[in-house]
Amino acid sequence: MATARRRDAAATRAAILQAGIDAFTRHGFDGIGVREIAQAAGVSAMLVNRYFGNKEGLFAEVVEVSMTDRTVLTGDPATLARDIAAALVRRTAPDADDLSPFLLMLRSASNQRAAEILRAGIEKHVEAHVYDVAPQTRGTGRAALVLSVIAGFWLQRKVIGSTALEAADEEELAGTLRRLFEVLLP
Amino acid sequence: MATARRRDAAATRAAILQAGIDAFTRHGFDGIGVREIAQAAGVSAMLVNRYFGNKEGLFAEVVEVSMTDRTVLTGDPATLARDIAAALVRRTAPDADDLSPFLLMLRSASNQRAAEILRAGIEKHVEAHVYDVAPQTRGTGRAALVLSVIAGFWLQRKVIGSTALEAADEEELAGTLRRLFEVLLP
DNA sequence: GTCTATATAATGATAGAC
DNA sequence: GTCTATCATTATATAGAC
Repeated sequence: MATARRRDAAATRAAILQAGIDAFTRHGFDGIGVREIAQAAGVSAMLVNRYFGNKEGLFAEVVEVSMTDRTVLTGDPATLARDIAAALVRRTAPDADDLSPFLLMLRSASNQRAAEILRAGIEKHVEAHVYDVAPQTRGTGRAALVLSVIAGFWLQRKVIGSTALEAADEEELAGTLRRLFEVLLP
Repeated sequence: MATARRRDAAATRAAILQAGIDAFTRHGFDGIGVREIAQAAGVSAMLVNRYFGNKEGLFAEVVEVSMTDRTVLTGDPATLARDIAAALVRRTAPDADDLSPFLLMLRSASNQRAAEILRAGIEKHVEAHVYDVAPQTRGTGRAALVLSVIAGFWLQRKVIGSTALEAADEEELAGTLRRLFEVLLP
């Protein structure tokens, strides 16, 4: 980021972390190098290892920060299925440029070490949040299925770029997704 | 493969292609090198480029072959939702070692060029097959949603390795998935 | 038809200067 | 606290021998 001051450890660290969130979400763990992340943060590549140990350490912290931001799953039980469906359609719209933790997961899951870090982060933060807003899903596997549907839709619409989902009527899409979430969150 | 004869172009080509299917499905486009694929096929790395142009050319042919094999979506309209759910749970079981085209997609989608090849293959073969067995989904986006749910479930259970989905009761899982597909394939 | 050897470029990580 | 310079490794792709 632009505001990284020289000789300010905290600001430099924060700039690298933010650049890491952006880069890993857009390109995946294997799709970006530490040099490019450092350049985006306005520092030399060496400082990535200085502050985060190595590339994997930076990724772990990126996952931790990204997964704690909550924007898709809202808290009103009465309208939960509809709200999730609406947010999902909106945030995956063709012109949306959204740095979602689901994108971070989808684009880094092919790397085995990254997948393990992601699994831990998802279970600790995202899945746990589903249990908070929908306690009835505990022990049923349905919370994990909610995340499966969200991830699968994000994959097809924004990573693969399905033309059927780009062309589909957004209201009809949201309506169908709502019915899926109503099955999972009764 | 072991049966690649020396000085047999067709057999060598086939051996490389099969090794490519295996390697790209297990490790993704960025997670494997042409050296390793050639070694698994019992030939030198040079022959990959000789027969397929380059790594991307081999990947394109791997996608083409993988996507034409049909094993998840069966053809009986009356039991379609139930059959897809059952096959999905069975083929993603913790001890299953399944070289699914969905795994190929999930592990290679982070690469932009691979994603474009995958999108074309999915729309040409897999999505088209959904239209064959469920013509009523045409133009609704629901065929693409079926693929989203399948891909999302495969991701969480076999790529990420969700402990909730590994521990979940398989009959309950199949039942819930069946209800999802019944929403999408009425 | 297939090989070995190599060109070229990029990667993650480290050493040591300032 | 941050840099430049560099190491060791790996990648794809190609040249030329047999």
